[in-house]
Amino acid sequence: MEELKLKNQICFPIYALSREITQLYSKHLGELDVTYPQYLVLLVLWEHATQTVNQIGEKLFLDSGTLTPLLKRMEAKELLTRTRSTADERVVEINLTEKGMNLKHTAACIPSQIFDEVGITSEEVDMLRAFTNKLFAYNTKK
Amino acid sequence: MEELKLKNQICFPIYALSREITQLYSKHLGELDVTYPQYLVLLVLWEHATQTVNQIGEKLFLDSGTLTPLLKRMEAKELLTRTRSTADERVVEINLTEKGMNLKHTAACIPSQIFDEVGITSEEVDMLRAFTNKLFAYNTKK
DNA sequence: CAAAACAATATTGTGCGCAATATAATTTTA
DNA sequence: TAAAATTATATTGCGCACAATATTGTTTTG
Repeated sequence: MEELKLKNQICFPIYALSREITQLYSKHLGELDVTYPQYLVLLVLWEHATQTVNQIGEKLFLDSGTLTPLLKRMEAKELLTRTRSTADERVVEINLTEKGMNLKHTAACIPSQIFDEVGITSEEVDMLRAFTNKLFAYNTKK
Repeated sequence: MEELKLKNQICFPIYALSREITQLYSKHLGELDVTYPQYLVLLVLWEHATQTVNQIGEKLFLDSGTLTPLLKRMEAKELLTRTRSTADERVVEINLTEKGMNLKHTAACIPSQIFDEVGITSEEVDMLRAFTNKLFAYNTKK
């Protein structure tokens, strides 16, 4: 059964590569004292001042089961604040602290460093993003 | 800082896609009662009769911290056996049980089912394969 | 307006993933 | 050949992921 051989798997390389990338980033993120998923949350918050847990989850495709404890760890590191909205008390608003905002300067060079190291073309990035969108579109409707 | 915007991230789509794949596979693997990482171990063992923990780890890029408990769970499900080698007592040899081998027939159709469902074209498979080979070749050498 | 439906976040439980360390067996080497 | 180095697996501890469920607050509806 040729289709079950590991070398013919198309999804396994993505799975393995994803973990390699997380490790690659971890080396660079060590000095910021954040993990890769925490770094992704910082990316969202550097771009959008105030975000609810839901809004972060939609952008990163993560649910509250992952985000709630992750955000609490970032709050403990004083990178962000978690505040119940007064307008709607179901909502928790996430805001960066001064410390969290300042990490942006240190982090700015990381993507280009990794981009250079790995050497991906913009065509490959576009292809990958289109492919990701296709899978997500399928999965959210079913 | 344009390079820190989420939409310009290179590695985030790979990270998101990897999780997406695991979820897609999970739906199909439910009837086999195995997880995606456990399915990858099955792929290795369907292809290579007897494997040590090390050999599986080299093929899947996983270490004993991940594999030992995972293999114990698969042993508990009676999919495989874990036996200390008599020749070298440091080594644990993994062998499929009859039950583990028989899952191959049920699993054979899964990859093509997923491609069909999501509507992945052969062009996309080729692009994706070229892309992952490129990045993975880079990442494993350094 | 009270009950039902809905929405946002939290909690629980399970299974990875991996760094760091431990343990035990084997091989190398002084 | 005894000590040192190496190898193979196991253990520990922490941080995701995610399904399932609970909790609390808001909106809808009969």
